[in-house]
Amino acid sequence: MDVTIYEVAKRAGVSIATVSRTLRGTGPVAARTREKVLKAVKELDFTPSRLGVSLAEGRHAANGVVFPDLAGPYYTEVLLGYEEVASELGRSVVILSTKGRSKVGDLVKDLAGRVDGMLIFGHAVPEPLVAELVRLGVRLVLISRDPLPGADTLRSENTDSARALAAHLTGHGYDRFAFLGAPLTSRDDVDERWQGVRAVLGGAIEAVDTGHYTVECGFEAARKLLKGRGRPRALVCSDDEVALGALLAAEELGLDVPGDVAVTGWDDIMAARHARPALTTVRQPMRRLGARAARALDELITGARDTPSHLILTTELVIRSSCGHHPQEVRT
Amino acid sequence: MDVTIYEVAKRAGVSIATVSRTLRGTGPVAARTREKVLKAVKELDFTPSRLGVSLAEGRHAANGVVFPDLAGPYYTEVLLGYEEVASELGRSVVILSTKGRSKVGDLVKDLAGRVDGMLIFGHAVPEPLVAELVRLGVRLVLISRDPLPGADTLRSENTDSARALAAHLTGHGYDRFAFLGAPLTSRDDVDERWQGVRAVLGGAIEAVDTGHYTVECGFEAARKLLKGRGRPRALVCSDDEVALGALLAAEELGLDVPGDVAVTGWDDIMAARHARPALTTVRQPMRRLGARAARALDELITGARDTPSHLILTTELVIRSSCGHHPQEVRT
DNA sequence: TTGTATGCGTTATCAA
DNA sequence: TTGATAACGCATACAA
Repeated sequence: MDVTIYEVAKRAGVSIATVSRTLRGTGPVAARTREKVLKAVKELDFTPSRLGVSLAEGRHAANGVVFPDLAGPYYTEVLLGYEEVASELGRSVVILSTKGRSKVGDLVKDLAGRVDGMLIFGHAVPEPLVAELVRLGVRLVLISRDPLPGADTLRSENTDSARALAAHLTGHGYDRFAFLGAPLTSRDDVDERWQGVRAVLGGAIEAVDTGHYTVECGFEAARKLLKGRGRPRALVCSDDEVALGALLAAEELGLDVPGDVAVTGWDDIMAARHARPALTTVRQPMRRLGARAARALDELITGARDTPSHLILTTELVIRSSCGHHPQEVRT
Repeated sequence: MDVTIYEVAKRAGVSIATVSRTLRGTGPVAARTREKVLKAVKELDFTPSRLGVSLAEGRHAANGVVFPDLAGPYYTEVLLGYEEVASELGRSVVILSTKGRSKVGDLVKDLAGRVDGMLIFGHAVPEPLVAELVRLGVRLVLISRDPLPGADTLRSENTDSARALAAHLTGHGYDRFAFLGAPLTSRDDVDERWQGVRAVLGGAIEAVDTGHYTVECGFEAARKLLKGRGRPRALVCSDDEVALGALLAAEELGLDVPGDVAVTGWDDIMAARHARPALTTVRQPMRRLGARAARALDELITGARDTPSHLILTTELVIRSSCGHHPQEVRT
């Protein structure tokens, strides 16, 4: 890890330019010369310094990714798709978690100095910082954020899926609903889901804030809601983890799901399939989100595309047993 | 992102050395000079190039991490603990997934050129490659691998926990057992668990290979096992995901858990608590594993320690309802 | 076909 | 207290 191109050149009896050309195939090299060089390279076990290469090339060959937290399967899956494609494209992936960090701005800017572009999840970083990054010319792909000049955006569809979900629930004959996990900000994923169900259910659904999108918060909120009088007939949860918490609350209160109260989630994480009853949810194409982000970033970096792209991937309604009884049930 | 130290120096009317000293506090600078420099830095929005700094400093200020796949909560949690501490120590984290990759050797060696040291999970990379990395002088922390000269190793305790788990199961009065998820290699985590339960259960337990450690594989293996005559009274699974698959198989066969067959897992992933029945398992301190790995690596890199460390973290037996009936049940 | 020399953006040594 | 200047390791015009 510390033999340089100079040592190789000396050993092969050539100049460093020739060594470089040989290794990169970037210019003519006589067959005999190439032999000598490769021999020296082998003998010295030479690997070009990434730092040297990057400095000379003026690129890092690395992508960044910024997420709030990696807890929960959603971010993990997206990250996996991202890393896979980035690796295919010859780029490393540098990660940064912002959850509970004090100087997010500094961290993100430091990251920007290490990569050729980065993927930023939802609200992992505050709005002004995103704007500053755009101003600095950082190549950016934003997931689950509204279109922004100077950056690509990418998300999966929310509103229509939420409508479809709501329609399915009304099909079960339910009348009173609650939406668990109020939107963090207007115009985020959860807000779109809320708007979607609301368009169908109107005044029959109320929004309930859970604080965070976790099992615990879902549990607390659902317990309070289900203990009160006039409890809702169905709980539409902003994501699967909140829904899992709701299932636990129902169980603790001795309520049958879906007999006494129906529950739905969002994302289709692994635990959704293994919950009892199995969770009806909306499946996001998480890996594909990540993969697409990596390709979009590559286009931005290589200059293959200069106009921002704003993509929306489709989702899939996954009906299981937590939302109500179905004639012939299918295990998904 | 492309203003250099030269432009700052020119604007402030000083030399680049003075700019560097001012910014790093690495030498005396007159108060008045410092003012001028900082002013220029602010006006130009100068940030030192990471590449330049790294090249001059001779370090990347970055850690690598190599895992087989990020699917499942285990790797994610460890990674999170790792990234958190690395960030505290001022180091970025570069990730590499080896699952399904063809040229793992090249990828890992490329990674080695981007970082000051790396964490490698279990069998994410083949033995000879690890040896080569050691030979190349790469600072290494290995998780769940046997001690090796020239690298730190780190794992959580397996054998004793497995014994305790087995003892608990015998306490339920069970007589015939199966271990689902045969060890991949001798001397890995799963093998230690196997040895542990075997030490207690002796010939009463048989090992069953599941191929991979996934829900699907656990499901298939358990179904075959539970359908046959003389089915085991308890399934000890190598990890929680296999156990979740076993639960599904039991349900499909109309078997009651734990009434007809008991099931246990390992790791205590989120889904374990939400499975029905809730899964008895052994909790690994996943975040702490990652955090410890980051600190160990830092010690290796800074030279604070030169003798390899081999650490084993303790686990916790988590008794829930899938292993049998308990007098006063506690929801964990 | 090969070599020389310069640039990439810092840090740090040594003089002044 | 400050400034030249030599690394750091490579890529690549430009010459030869």
